[in-house]
This record gives sequence, C-alpha cells and structure tokens, in this order.
Amino acid sequence: MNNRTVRIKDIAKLAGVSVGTVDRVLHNRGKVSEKSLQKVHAILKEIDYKPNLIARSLGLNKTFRIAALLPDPNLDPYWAQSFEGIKKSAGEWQQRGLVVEPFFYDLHNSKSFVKAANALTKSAPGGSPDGVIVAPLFYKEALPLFKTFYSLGIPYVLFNTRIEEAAPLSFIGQNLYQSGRLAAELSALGISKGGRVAILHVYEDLPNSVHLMEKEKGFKQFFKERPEMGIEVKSLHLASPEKPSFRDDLTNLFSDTLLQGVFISTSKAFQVVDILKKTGRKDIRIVGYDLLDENLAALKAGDIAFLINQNPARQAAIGIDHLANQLIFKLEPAAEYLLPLEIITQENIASYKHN
Amino acid sequence: MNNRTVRIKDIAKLAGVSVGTVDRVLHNRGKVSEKSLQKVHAILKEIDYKPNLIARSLGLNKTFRIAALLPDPNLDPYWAQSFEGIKKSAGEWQQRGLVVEPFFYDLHNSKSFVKAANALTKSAPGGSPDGVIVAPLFYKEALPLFKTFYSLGIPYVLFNTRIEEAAPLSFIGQNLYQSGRLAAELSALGISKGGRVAILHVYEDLPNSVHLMEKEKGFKQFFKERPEMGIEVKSLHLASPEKPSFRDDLTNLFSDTLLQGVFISTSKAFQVVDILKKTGRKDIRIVGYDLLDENLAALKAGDIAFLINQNPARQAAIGIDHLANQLIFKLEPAAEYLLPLEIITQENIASYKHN
DNA sequence: CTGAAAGCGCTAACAC
DNA sequence: GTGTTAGCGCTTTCAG
Repeated sequence: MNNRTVRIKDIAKLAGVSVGTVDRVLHNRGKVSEKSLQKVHAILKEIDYKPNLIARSLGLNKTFRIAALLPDPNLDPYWAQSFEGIKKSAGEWQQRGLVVEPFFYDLHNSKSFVKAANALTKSAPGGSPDGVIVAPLFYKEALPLFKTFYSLGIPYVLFNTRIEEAAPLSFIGQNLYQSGRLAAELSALGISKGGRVAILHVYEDLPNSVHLMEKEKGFKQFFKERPEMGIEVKSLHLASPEKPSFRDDLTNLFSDTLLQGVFISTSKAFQVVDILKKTGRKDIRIVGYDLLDENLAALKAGDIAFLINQNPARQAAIGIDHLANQLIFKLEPAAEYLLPLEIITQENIASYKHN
Repeated sequence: MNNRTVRIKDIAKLAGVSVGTVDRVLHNRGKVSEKSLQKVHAILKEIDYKPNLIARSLGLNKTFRIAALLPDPNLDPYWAQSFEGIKKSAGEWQQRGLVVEPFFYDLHNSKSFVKAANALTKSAPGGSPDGVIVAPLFYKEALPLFKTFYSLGIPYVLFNTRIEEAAPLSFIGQNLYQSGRLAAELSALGISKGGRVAILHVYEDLPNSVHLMEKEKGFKQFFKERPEMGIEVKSLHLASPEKPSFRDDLTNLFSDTLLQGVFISTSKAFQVVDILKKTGRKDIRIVGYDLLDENLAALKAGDIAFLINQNPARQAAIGIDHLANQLIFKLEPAAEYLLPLEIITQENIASYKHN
C-alpha cells in the first residue's frame, strides 16, 4: 500500500467492496446497492481522495471531438489571432486524444452564423461534438443554439462575447467596462485641463455594439468621476473605413484643436492613425486595442501611444483548455475567466511578442 | 493497430524488435546491438513519433524531490510572493509525485546562502535532490554550487537573477535593461521639457546591485535617445529605510522643484512614497515595482502612478514547471524564459489580482 | 448489483 | 543484447 496517495483500490479495500463498485459511486453511474453506496460514501468523507488524473486519462482512452464556432479568420486579423490560439491549444491536447473542428462564419452576416451553427450541430462524421466553444457575436441567433446544446447535454464555452442567458460551462473574456475605464486613464495621462477626448467606434463589425457600449460607459464614467479635470468626452460612431464618410468624419474631428486624445474601441486604431497622420497633428494621443501587425507598426512608430491587449489567442486557448479539462479530466472550470487588461507600449511590446 | 497515433509497440513491430529494445534506444540506455539501433533509428526518422507523456508519467511511477533555494519569505514580501508561486506550482505537480523542499537564506547575508546551499546538497532523507531551483542573489557564493550540481548531474534552474556562467537548464526572469527603459517611458509621459527625473536604488538588498545597474542603464538610455526632451536624470543610492539618512536624502531630493518623476528600482516604492507625502508635493510621478500590499495601497490612493510587475510568483512557478517537465516528461525547456513587463495602474490592477 | 479482469502506452526489472 | 512481463491507477466490459 502506497501511503503517498490513496488509490481507488484502497478505498475499495476499506469499504469492503471492489474497485468496480467504488468507481460506480465515484461517477454515480448507479447499479450500486444502497448498502455499498453508504459504505463507500462514508470512507470518501473521511479520506481526501484525489483521483489520479493522469491515470484517468489513460484509462479512458477516448477521443473527444470539440467544435469551435467563430468568425472566419481569413476575413479579419483579430479573429485570425483567435484561431491561432485555438490551433495552439488543440495541438497541445492532441496527444491526449482531442480533436478540434472549426466552423467559421462571416462576422458581418448573421445568416452565415446560423448556417455554420447548423453545420456544427450535425457535423458529418460521428454526429454532434462532445463539446463546443463559440464566440457568439450575434446575440439573437445564438440563443437557440445554446438551448440545443443544453438539451443535448453538450458542454459549451463562450468567449469574447458574453451572453448572460447562455449559462455556459464557462465564459472567457475581459471586463469591458473596466477596459473602457483603463483606456480613459491612459488617455488622461498628462492631459491639460479643459481639453477634449473622443471615443470612436469603428463599425466594421456592427454586431459588437453591446460590447462597445460597455467600453464607452467605462470610458465616460472615468471622466465623470473627475470633474476637476474639466475634460469633455465626445463619442463618435464611424462607418466602415472603406466608406468616404470615414475619412471625412475623422478629418472633421481632428480639426478640433482642443482634442488631446482618441480612444478607438475596436482593433482598428491603425486605420484612424492613417487619417490622423495626414493632418500632421502630433498632439493627439491614440489609445487602441490589440496587437495586430498594423497596430504594432503604428505603436513602434509612435503614432499609437497605448494598446490594450484583448489577447484573443489566449481567450480561445483557455476556452479549449476548459473544455478539454472538463471532458478528459472531468474538471469543472470557474464559471468566468477574465483576462488581465494588459497595457502595451513601445518599451514593453517586445517582452510580450517574444513570449 | 490504432492509426491515430504511433505507439512504441508499432515502432517495435516495424523495426522487427521488441518494445524493450525500442525503449532502450529512445532513452539511449545502451545495451542495444548496432544493428537494432540502426533499424529503430531508421523507423524513427521516417515516423513522427510523439511519446504519450501521460502514459510515460504513469509508467515511471517515480517520486521526484526538488529543492528550492531562495531568500527567506518571512523576511521580505517580495520573496514571500516568490515562495507562494513555488507552493502553488508544487501543489499542482504533487499528484504526479513531485515534492518540493524549500531552503531559505537571509537575503542580506551571503554566509547564510552558503549554509543553506550546503544543507541542500546533502538534504537529509535520500541524499541530494533530483532537481534544484535557485534564486542566486550572491554571485560569488553561487558559482561553486552550480559546479557541484553539474558534476552530480542534477538539473538546476535559475530565476530572478541571471548568472551567465551558470549554464542552467533554464533561466526565468525579465529583461532588466528593457524594464528600465519601460520605467523611463512611463516616467516621461506628459513630462514637461527641462524637467528632472530620478532613479532611486533602495539598498535594503545590497546583493542586487548588478541587477539594479542593468535597470539604470535602460532608464538612462531612454532619455539619452531623446535629447529633445531635455530631461536630466539623477541617480541616487539610498541606505535602508530604517536609517535616518534615508529620510534626509529623500527630503532633500524632493526639494528640487524641477523634479517630476521618480523611479524606484526595487519593490520599496511605498517607503519612498511615505516620505514624499509628508512634503505635500503632488507633481512628482512615482514608478515602482511589484504588487506588494503596501504598493497596491499607494497605487490605489494615487500616490504611485505605475507599478511594473516582476511577477515573482510566476517566475518561481515557471521554474518548478520547467524542472517537473524535465524530470517527469523528459521535456527540455527553452534556455531562457523572459516574462512580459506588465504595467499596472489603478484601473487595471483589479484585472490582475483577480486572476 | 458486483467482482474479476483486460486494457490504455510506457517503463524497467528480469530472465534467457 | 534481447524479449517478456508485471506493473502505474483508472475505466469499462463481461460474466455471474
């Protein structure tokens, strides 16, 4: 008897039953007499049994299929990073017999979401998946999906976009209100009294609006709490950068000589910078999101002061981890995992990219 | 035959030998004829064999002892966090049969380092440990230790303090030069032309001096590259906060009306803040290190503007992980793992603490 | 309902 | 040198 750890075999001996019986009560699979059940439970209460997850995984010897539903990575660099995270995590779990099947939709098209979701629920080989991870940009279209998963008993994880009613295994994302506050704090650094700052929503991705309003609330609240700064906050909704109005609206905004800071609520800061540079103004501080190549270039050039990292890759990777741990090790994740709000500047960007 | 993954059994069949032989060549344990060796190697070259680490760990069924050598956590909050990280990671590996034995030394006393190191090398039950993780604050005293480990074939990992000649399994820490640059960048935000900034080294922990000079180099270099800012950099070495000169030197420093920023190179920013507050000046921005309770309180109160997180807990945890992976899974870590330089402010601190 | 037993992939001791 | 085999702890099947 190994006294280091208590094995299921030890419990069996103590309870005077067989390992099979212990296993049945451990996973309440039934087919156990009331008497045996009592005995085993009694032992379990006294002993701090920690199953050997390694052995569990080996013994199970099952291969799990998990489906990932997210915007097409080819259509948007943010989602490309997200998908990278999925692939990375999937690779790490592969040897433990886990396979991830991606399903993409067009982030501008709710119909495509529904279509992808349908394809997923009855994914060709082997029926429905053992677990699902989804970035549900389209609120209304997503709800019935979760109903389906729920009734099928398929665990599902949400990331990027929270949906209160979804009741997923876990949600992985960031505190967006707080993210807005942080952006405000960064915009306000060394700002002079009586200046103006603006929050810009670039509508390449309309469905995000709830998302973005959360950030705006935080951004505005920060300044509201500091009336002594005398900062006025403008809020602008801009059309897609392809439309001419994008350029016109921005040029107009930048003609405001009191403007000292601009916060872009999506990962499209670099496109705003493109316009700003043409105006020649150097006194407007830009705060944006995400380590896209274009943003990084602008950061290094000094055209963006701060980037807040939403870490799409890690969000997705953690989501996969949660599902894998649940399926393979029967480990329940925390209901909510909020990533830190990472501040990226010229001088610390290298330390993030390297890792 | 499971076509999902190739097992050692499959290789054996292909090479026309037994699993025992394959295992012997896989771990080059010798006792294999040249002929068998060739055959197995040939197969291995063609096939992408990825051992099942889970099964490996189960099969090994060995318990490893790893020794941790670091400053006494009871004497310093920074090292307390470090030790927390060790305990956390150790807990996670415990079920895979890994036990960590800590050895503490007084961070102000090189003799105590030697003493602890000696205790470690011949740790009571079972002779020397299977792996070592050490924060080698005392350069000269540490060198012979690594010689010993090397000759004993014990893998060792360094964290916090890099020693070039040590040739460890891996080093975990941060880029200190870059850290100094980052501190400079943060100090310089919105600073007015012709101002002064200071870098303070608080000598509670003398042995760190090489460490701190690296940060100073980065700090100064940042401003040197930006002559147009016209910022003058002062450098001050302060005695322990207990000594009266600490207070006097600081009061003197703060009487400089041109001073706009102060960067404390250790985790003792809160002690500098204590003095600063008594002067009543609100126009000096403080940049410091680490999420000690006292620093966090000062950050929340607005007395510290930025903290750079050296993440002692994570450094230590990663070190344990590296050793564990090496011992249990025979996984070689990267020679160097540099943690990101995390910027902490009032508005993102919560997102870091929660996690 | 219950116990015995095979098997997951790998390691290592042990015969030959 | 080499193959065989008994585990590692857990799951699951299959007789009873």
